Amino acid sequence: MNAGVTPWVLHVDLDQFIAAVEVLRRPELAGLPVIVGGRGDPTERAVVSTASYEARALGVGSGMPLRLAARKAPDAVILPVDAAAYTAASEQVMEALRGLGVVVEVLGWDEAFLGVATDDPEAVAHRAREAVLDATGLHASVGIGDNKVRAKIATGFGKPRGVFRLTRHNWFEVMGERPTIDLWGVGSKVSKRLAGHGIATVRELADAEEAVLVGEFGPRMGVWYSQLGRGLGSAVVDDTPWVARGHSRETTYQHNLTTPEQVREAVAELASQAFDDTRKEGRPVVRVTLKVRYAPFFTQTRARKLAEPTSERATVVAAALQLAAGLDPEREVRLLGVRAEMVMPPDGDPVERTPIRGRL
DNA sequence: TCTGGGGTCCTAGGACCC
DNA sequence: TCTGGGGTCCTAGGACCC
Repeated sequence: MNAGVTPWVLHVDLDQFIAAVEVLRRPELAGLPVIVGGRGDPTERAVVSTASYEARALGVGSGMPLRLAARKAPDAVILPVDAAAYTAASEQVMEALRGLGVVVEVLGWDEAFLGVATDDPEAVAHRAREAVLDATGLHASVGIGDNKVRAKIATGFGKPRGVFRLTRHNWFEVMGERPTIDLWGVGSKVSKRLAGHGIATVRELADAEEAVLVGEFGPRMGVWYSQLGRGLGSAVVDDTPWVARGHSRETTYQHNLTTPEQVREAVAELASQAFDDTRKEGRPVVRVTLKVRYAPFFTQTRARKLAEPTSERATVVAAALQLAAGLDPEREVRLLGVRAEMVMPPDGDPVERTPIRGRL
């Protein structure tokens, strides 16, 4: 270890990952608007997973209903989601990054934090981009930060195929006048609640009284948002393998379910699938949650803790059916989901808890 | 335009106990 | 008659991320 070498956090993010993987195996699609979503059928209820830059230029974005995307980009190539292909490509990407001899914390299919001690983080960032490109043919952007929050946000300024550094030195210069929704972990609801307190920009959030934020959002989230405004956060990059806390299976029906019998059948099927997912982890189920979305758009969740952890399919399915028995038989069901939560591994939670949610 | 599917974590409020 | 204060556990629901 060289004395005086600085620790950095790098955030590597693949450019239009899913669309890029599809173009790799179909080179003739290069340069065309490509949309990946659902089963690739724009007449079905589904949303866009990723759009190529050419499709984005036509106004297509992630999360948009496929039907609408097809209308905006009538000449686009629409492909079904092929999760197995993206998982395989993702593993190649992460292997290439580990080959750099840095700590790699995987965030999802197309994202990772790198922990590295260096005096030239840009050089490492370019090496990371090249390593991924050489190994997979995929392009990435890299954010450099003095913590994870800043590294993550920096990546957006590097896209596409670029590198950007965001630290305590340029945080307010870069982010100060931007809206709070540009922060990682602030969405539309929270940004509106902040606006209700006269807080519209990142600088205003940084300057806000912590007590006001705690009053509005609670002891944990209030403190978290206050730190977020100042760009503060953990700089610990942890390569401990991710341990799932639970698994869920969810289906939006192309045609709403109208009878209790249809609902029971669907719940039993979903519960069985979620149970199978937990079996692969080898840990028992402690809690079952049923989620239902009635038409047109009303979501309800019901949960039940099991009397004791179970590895029996019949117990999990029975618990889900019991929850389903309380549903309104008069309303049409548009979506059902069953989640099975597992007990923590013997050593307890191995991963630092952070309000940034949604790790894969 | 009409809203997927897979995740995680936080908060409020009720029940219950001392 | 009105009703403490602290703690834990549990469920329902919300918010956000990829």
